Amino acid sequence: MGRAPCCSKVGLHRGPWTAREDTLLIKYIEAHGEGHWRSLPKKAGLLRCGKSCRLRWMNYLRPDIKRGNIGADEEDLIIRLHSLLGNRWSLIAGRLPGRTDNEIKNYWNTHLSKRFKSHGTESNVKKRAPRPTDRDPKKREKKSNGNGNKKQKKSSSSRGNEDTAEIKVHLPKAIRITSLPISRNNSFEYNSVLSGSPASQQGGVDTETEDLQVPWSSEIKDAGGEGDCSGVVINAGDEDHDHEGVNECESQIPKDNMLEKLYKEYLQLLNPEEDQAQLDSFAESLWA
DNA sequence: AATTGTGACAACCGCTATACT
DNA sequence: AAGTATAGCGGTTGTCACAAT
Repeated sequence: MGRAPCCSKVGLHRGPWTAREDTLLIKYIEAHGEGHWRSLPKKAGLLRCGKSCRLRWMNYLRPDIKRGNIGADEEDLIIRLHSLLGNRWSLIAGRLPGRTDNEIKNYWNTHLSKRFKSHGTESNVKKRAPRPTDRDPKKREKKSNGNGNKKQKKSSSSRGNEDTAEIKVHLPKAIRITSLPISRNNSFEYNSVLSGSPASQQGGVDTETEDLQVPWSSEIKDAGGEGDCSGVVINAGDEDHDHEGVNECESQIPKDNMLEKLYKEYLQLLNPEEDQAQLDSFAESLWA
């Protein structure tokens, strides 16, 4: 299937976004809404490719984005979900209100992966098949004249690790999902629910997620059940990370802790007793 | 004070899936 | 049915700030 490049790269601005560009993009989207990324830059007066605009909006400019300060509970959930889902960043992000896949991916790569690497407990990461055409000379060239060999290429966290997870996770074929019944486009007020004010987008994130009136909280309730999570130990042996209770059975979960509940829902599905068909159907529903 | 190394994260890239014509 | 546009994903790279030497 031939596909034209998303933009002709000639004459387009690249690299970090300026405040002015941000403003232009925000104003345009406020006026016209999201979508039509290809034509957006031109209409908005931006010398950027549509893809770049989309990324900027999705990851940094959307009003419901939380920035910085990933809390202990969020970190915990990231670790656990990663152990279940692998590098499905968007899926993980979908379970962390206000967080983006890129942010979680970066957080994992910079903060968490080392931890697990050093303990040899890297979770069950589903890796993409190697790409046939990758990282061509063009790039290398670019790299070598930019900042020079400023630093060694960092080894990317999820690459080249032997999967040593203790649990085998059923990983259905990755398909595009809307991770929650919430469109990212619509304005479900995470920001108002979670953070109360735009100010909280700058750090000072309230990681207390209890009692959130989020659309899916009822789902979690309904999912209910107190799985015994027998035999499921995740990320065991990591002493230096500050959240014990990685073994779910040992942790006292506040009844109203939404994130914990959510995770329990996953855990139940990893119960070895669980019927594979049931697991499959859950997977289907998850991706659907 | 200058240089080098490292961590963090924003941004880019190539790819696939889906929707549309 | 086939081609194209668009959206979205995950891997990778570039750049900056700061620490160490």
